[in-house]
Amino acid sequence: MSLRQLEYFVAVAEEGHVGRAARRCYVSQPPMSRQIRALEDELGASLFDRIPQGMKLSAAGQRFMGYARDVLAAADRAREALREDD
Amino acid sequence: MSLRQLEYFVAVAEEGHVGRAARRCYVSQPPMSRQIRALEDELGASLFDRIPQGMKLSAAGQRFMGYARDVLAAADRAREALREDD
DNA sequence: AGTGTTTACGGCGACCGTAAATATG
DNA sequence: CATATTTACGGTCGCCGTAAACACT
Repeated sequence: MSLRQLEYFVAVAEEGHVGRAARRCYVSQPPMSRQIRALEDELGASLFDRIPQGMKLSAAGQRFMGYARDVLAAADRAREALREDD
Repeated sequence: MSLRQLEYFVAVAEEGHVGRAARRCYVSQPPMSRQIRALEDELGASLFDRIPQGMKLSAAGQRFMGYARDVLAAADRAREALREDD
């Protein structure tokens, strides 16, 4: 589980499309798709339901979302903690 | 900034030695040393004072520590959030 | 000399992007 | 056939570990 995977997960969940999420993260679809798959494999849970229109959060995905955002927010706070050196 | 770098950072801070931290994390010293350096470079702050006996947290490092632990704790909670599928 | 960190360097593995394949309406 | 995700695949970049170098007492 990497911070990048969590960023991708949140992007896909918010956009509902791998394609749009990929553009938003300045990456092409295949890496985005692979990272999501790798995250699901590692966690042993499918986070999305694949539907023809894109991807929709599964029940497990919805439960995971809040925790993923917490990690990313904590990481942002950590980075900013060192910017207070002015 | 990666989760692994934060784990290494906490390990070095707690052990006070790159060598001991490396053994604790089942890695050799050079990767440990490089990851710490890379983290410092990215954050633009030196997190440790290099002393002959090892490494000691700098003022910035002490300030960073709490935030680093928060990120790792949040990551653990995220992982466990999906284990409740029994 | 001995304890510690860091740099060189060869080799393996991860990851990206283009393009092709697969699936659904 | 249009839109979506996924797999193949070639190439690059990162990262590891051994060994050597460097710093301090």
